[in-house]
Amino acid sequence: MPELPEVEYVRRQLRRAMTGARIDQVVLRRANLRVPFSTDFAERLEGRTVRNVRRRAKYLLVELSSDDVLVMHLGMSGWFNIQRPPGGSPVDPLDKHDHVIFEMSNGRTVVFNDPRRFGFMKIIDGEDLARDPVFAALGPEPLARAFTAQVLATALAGRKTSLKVALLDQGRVAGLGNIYACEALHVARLSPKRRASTLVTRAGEPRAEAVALTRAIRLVLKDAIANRHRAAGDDRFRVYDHEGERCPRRGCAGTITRIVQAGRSTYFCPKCQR
DNA sequence: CGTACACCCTGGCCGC
DNA sequence: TGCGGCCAGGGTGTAC
Repeated sequence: MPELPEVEYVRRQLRRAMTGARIDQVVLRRANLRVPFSTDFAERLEGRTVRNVRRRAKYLLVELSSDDVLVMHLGMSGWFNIQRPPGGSPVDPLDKHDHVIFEMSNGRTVVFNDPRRFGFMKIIDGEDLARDPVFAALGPEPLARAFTAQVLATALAGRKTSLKVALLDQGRVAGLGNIYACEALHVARLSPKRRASTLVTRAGEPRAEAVALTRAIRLVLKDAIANRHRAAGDDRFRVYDHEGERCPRRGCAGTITRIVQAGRSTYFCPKCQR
């Protein structure tokens, strides 16, 4: 279920488990995820020390002492299970979707599990990261200070597509997915069906609505990161997956509606989101 | 160029 | 209880 907040949560876990430690062994339990592992995958990792674990959009970047970077994406169903066997509880038995295992020199075992296998891992030279077409095409990080209403306005200017679809475009804003795009639009009281360019003046300035949306995006993402510890099954969403329920906004008697945009479900309140 | 759509893969849920 | 159909939070490649 990974969008930016979940990937950020995973990043923090990996940073704690891996930073400063050496990768002693890499076990690949199958030849591919969404794409095949390179033939030198394990070899390029084993013996290297992890300097840091960073995130760009929904990508995890493990920086290695060799100046290589292990780039990982969780896809739709990827997750990491971190264990520390020495002296503690025994290692959990492997699941059939445990595809990659990293044995760390600090005793941690980092296991990548991904039932749908839409995730991927690849290693690239750190020097090439910025030039990589995937990373070069990414839009601004919504949690960075540099993400202002003006930046959002520039991203939306001239776009005839709907606001919701524009927000899902990683080249416009990096890291928003289907859930948090819906959530942010509800907080900002904006209809997902609005033409994206209507949040921008002719001169390319952000309208008040773009300011509200900028704040809303930041709010829902930060809130999701802060509340990631809440038990699974807890309902953390205002509108996502709430079709037919009453709008949670105080004083709004609207009903959450589901529509399909660009092949994906959008949930919103037609009454208060304009 | 922008957009629309199929596709990659497995599992969970719903209705019959 | 079994089974088919549908749905799922991501990204890419192709066709128009």
